[in-house]
Amino acid sequence: MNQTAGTTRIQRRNTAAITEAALEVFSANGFRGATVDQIAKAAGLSKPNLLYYFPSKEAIHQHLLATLMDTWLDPLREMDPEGDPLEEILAYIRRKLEASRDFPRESRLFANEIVQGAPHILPTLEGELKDLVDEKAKVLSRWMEEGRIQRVHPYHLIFSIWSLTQHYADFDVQVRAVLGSGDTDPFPEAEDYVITLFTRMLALKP
Amino acid sequence: MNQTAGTTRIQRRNTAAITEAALEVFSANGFRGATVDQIAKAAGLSKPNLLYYFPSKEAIHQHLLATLMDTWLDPLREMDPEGDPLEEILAYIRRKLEASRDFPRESRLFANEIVQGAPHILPTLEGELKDLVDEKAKVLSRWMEEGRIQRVHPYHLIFSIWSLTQHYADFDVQVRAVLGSGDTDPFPEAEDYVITLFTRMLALKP
DNA sequence: GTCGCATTTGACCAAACGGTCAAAGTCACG
DNA sequence: CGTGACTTTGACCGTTTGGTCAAATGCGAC
Repeated sequence: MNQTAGTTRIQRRNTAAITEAALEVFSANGFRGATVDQIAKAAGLSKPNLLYYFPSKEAIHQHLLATLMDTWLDPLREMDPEGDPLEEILAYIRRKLEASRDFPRESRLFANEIVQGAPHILPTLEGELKDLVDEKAKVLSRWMEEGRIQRVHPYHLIFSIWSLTQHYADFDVQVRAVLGSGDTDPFPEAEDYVITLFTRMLALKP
Repeated sequence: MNQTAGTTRIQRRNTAAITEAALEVFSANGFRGATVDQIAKAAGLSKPNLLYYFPSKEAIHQHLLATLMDTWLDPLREMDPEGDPLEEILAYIRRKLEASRDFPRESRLFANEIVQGAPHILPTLEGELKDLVDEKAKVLSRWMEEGRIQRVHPYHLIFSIWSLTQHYADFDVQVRAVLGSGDTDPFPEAEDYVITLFTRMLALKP
């Protein structure tokens, strides 16, 4: 019934269970691949009961994407224009890598959405996301002009951070298949590697 | 009826039309999101006629993945153990970037498959793909031991090449949304950036 | 031209799907 | 403990989907 966080105890519990279950199912199967029954079962509810809290499958998906967008952008928002350039960039990378490790389902949900042409969130990409990136790209450009990091294309710098960090969440299966040994955690190695990569690219060599 | 390339003229024409149409539809909508009717229509056939050539939707998908896997691995196969290390690696990166530009649908098809846990091609990843990467990682390691490029984790080096190059195919919508101006081709800039990135990481600084 | 085989099609089916609805059950609160 | 609002459910509906089938059509070799 109520799209936002419920006001009663039961509403809160059930909307939470639904969003959790929907995240699980959508991220593993994509929007079309997920069924309302599947989500309802995972949430411990009957299908009509689930549809009592959200008007449609589409609405659950939209709600998830909208909620997650902030989680997704926050690490970049935290990059401080007044901090030390290289430190700020490396800290941003570490935050993104943490996000990939701790919220892989969220990452895969976005990946699914974008790979298929972002049918549900294109406006957000062209609005909120673009605005934030424009702002931070200016900061990066300034740091480069001030000679505090090496000069590279600021937008592609951000793209490369996204692609490298999210790869370990989105393509997790492939990474583990290639590394063998499904038990070993690839993230510590990944962090070393990625930090080295960006340090060598951006640090000044006098 | 016949999964492999048909033997008659009509068989060849129709199987080709089906695989082309299926690539288009599967890459844009994912496996579950694609419908047989959609593929049939895109191929200019009726649904029963399409199912005369392939026994099921699943079979078309499998056939596509199997065919594309080679296209996907060839750029890495071409990396020559006897060539100049940095040149070979940069040439590999250029080939992968070309592949992302020229075959974005193939890239998205794989991305869809892997993000959702690689349900259809996990064995191939653990077999053929892992074997090839193991072999090439040894070459990279040798180059590093010989002091001809800088020392980094060879597997993550390969992962980073994959993630950076495929990002421009798989997340094309996002890249264009952030850059604005849907008309400009981001690939020339991307190539400059990525080549710079890996050169600075790998080249020796005496 | 005609015969055998390949190809194509309209009609059809069962299952799965997203969603509705009226009725039943449950909770909070005076 | 009763009442009104909130919650839950089984039965149901129309549509979409993957796939089947028998019949019709087209094609090429003789």
